[in-house]
Amino acid sequence: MTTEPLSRPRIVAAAIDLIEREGADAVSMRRIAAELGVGVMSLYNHVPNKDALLNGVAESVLSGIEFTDDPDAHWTDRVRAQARAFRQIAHHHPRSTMVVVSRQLHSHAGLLPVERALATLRGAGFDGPDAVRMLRMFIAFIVGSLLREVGVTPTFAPVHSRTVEAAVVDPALFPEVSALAPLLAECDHEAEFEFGVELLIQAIAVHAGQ
Amino acid sequence: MTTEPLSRPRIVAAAIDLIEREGADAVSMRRIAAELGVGVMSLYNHVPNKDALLNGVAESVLSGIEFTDDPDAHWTDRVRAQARAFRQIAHHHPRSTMVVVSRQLHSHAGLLPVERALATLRGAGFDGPDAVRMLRMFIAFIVGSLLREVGVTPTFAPVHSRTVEAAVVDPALFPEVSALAPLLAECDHEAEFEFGVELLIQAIAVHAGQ
DNA sequence: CCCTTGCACGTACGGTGTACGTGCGTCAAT
DNA sequence: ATTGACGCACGTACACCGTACGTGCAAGGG
Repeated sequence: MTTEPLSRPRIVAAAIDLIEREGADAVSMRRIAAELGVGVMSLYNHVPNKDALLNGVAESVLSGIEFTDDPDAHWTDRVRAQARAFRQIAHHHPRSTMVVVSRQLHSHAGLLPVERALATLRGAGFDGPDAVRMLRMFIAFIVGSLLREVGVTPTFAPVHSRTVEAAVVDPALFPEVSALAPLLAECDHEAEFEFGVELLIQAIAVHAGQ
Repeated sequence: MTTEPLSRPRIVAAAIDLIEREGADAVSMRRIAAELGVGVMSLYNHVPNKDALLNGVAESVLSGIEFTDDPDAHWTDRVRAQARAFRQIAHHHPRSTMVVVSRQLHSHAGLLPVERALATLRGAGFDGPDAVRMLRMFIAFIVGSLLREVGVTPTFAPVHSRTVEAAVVDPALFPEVSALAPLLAECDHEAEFEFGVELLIQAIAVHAGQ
């Protein structure tokens, strides 16, 4: 058993690990302490409280995404790349996603994606107010998409229907839903995301100087 | 003191009231019981557990929104109207919004909006797969927008800056963010929402038969 | 009449975040 | 070398949480 000296990064890492293994509800100071083989109150020597710890989790996850931005590429490609980079969160840290998006970070890790996105949009020819508008539009879409992908928001699949029991929806009351039930039941998150990003890029392109 | 006989609707109503007054974190079975002037365990005669109670909250809020749908109107107007109807949640029950969007309801209240949206999109000429895609796109945007509006997701305002202290962002590290700080600090949620809805409608219109 | 049923209620258990006090190891100043 | 301060791991304690379980009372049907 390595007796490495307990530090904020180690605590945050343990928290992320625990969240990914057992979900955000499993996180408690006692549980994390046990995971680290340490007394509960020892954590408070490195982290002021649980809320700050979760901020650390969000920051750590966010700074772990690969944000390779090529300033010479066409702005549409840069937007695509940045949107996809954000979606990495849902892939690499699915159960932490809600923690990440529900916390406002004023740190380097939190501001960097915003800075890049604004730079890209300004480079595309948008003025300040338009750039902010477009950014907010993208953020709303991305947040909504990620929350669906990681399951905090519904997919409208009729839950996990074993075999072909399908939905129990009344075709008389909900004709469209029951007719489209097979389509609603499955959701290719990557395809949906890509489709949305393309749609948005195409839509805002007409607003720019083209 | 009215000794009205304690029922599931009364409990749900008390929960919603409490959430709106003090936030979702303030909700506990004990607190709700106290609010109703009743013993804690009495609640369990009408509600199986807290989770089911929150489902009741979501359902109640959702069924409270006014879904006036005019089947004769142009589909773009119907989409607009439905999007706005959904946004009523953020207005009428802001603190309950997260509870509503984070729960999948297979009840009448939960399926009705989906049914209407699909009917509208099918009426606009989309085939099944496209209708589902467009619906998911809209839902992602709306969920993201509402969560920003009710404050669970960040606005990127540099928090509540008293007076003119503005942001503490380093202009050298984040030139765009600091230059656009005044724009990022304020967010007209209604305007942003309307802008997004128009953009989406316009974007998907080119996909339909026009 | 009795007896079932419904429901309000109290108690109790295992969990939570964290305030506070205690003791030990290391390092600086005397 | 002695002493003092300080950092940090830890245990105890408190208030609160969800809820399993048992008890008692009032109403209604046989």
